[in-house]
Amino acid sequence: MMSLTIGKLAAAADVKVPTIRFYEQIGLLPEPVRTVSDRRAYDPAAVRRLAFIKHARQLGFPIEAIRTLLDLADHPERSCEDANSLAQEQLTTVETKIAQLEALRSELRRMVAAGCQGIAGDCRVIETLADHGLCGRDHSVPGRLSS
Amino acid sequence: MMSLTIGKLAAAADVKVPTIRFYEQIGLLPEPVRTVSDRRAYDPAAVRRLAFIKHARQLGFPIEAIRTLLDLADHPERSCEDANSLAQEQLTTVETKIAQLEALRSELRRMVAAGCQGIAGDCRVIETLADHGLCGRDHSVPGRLSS
DNA sequence: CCTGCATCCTCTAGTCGCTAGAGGATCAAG
DNA sequence: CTTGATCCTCTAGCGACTAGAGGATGCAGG
Repeated sequence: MMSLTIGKLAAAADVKVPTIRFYEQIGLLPEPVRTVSDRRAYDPAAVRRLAFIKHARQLGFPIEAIRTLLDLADHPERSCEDANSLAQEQLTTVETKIAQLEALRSELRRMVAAGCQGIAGDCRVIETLADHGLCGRDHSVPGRLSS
Repeated sequence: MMSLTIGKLAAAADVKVPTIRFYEQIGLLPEPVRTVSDRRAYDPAAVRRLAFIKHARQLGFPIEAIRTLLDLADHPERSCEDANSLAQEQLTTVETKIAQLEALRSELRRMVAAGCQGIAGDCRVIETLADHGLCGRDHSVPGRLSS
């Protein structure tokens, strides 16, 4: 019965302690056994599950998608259709976001390049913000990438 | 005394009505005059101010930065140093984020390309998520772009 | 054995930038 | 005069945590 404290688990998966409690609360991680003094005692498998979650989060998958993905990982006999489509969806999301950010980047570059040293009244940054007509109109902020 | 209702203002700046009330609440927009029946009555200048805010938000500037930027726009005699550095900062943020997303994109592409038709047990998507060692280790999700 | 500090526990509230909805008043067109 | 759109305030919710209060426990050194 080699079990881990929440702190050890956190260190092992490089995740913060409160995050683990949070994942438990929302049902991504199962409730672990408790010691007599009510501390969480994890078995080593928890490290892999948590690492899975962490990796998926790093890739930007939303929690709900991760729930599905974990479920699939827990039931290897099911069809992996969902996993494929979630990955495809996430790829599309990321690609869209990159495109939008590239548009922002180019306008910001123009603003910064035109940067001024004087007073706000003559500032190109302020001016650009004040008049959208001054710039390529095709940017808009990406929706959040689930993070 | 050509004044606008909140709805007209919203339409004019292409922003939602509750968003305007929200901006007022946090002090980005000044409290407008009220009619006898307690409705907000905006003067046309409000459209420009709101458009300024909208544009800055589209570029990903956080509210606090916009506060500074608006302040500068209101006081054209001040130095625009802050505007320049905020823009530079924002550019850096966006560039960092693009780089991170590009790393995500390439891993997601690999996952999707290896996509499987079978059961979850053999699924490369699941497998990749389970074992971070299988992929280039250099991605991590961008912090939010104040979006 | 004792001290002291690290770690653990639960709970609540805060982050960011809105968005949604309840419950009600008012306006404008037909 | 009625109907439906718009307005008002207020509260709560989103996602994915993060921070902090206030207290209990565990562990290592002296």
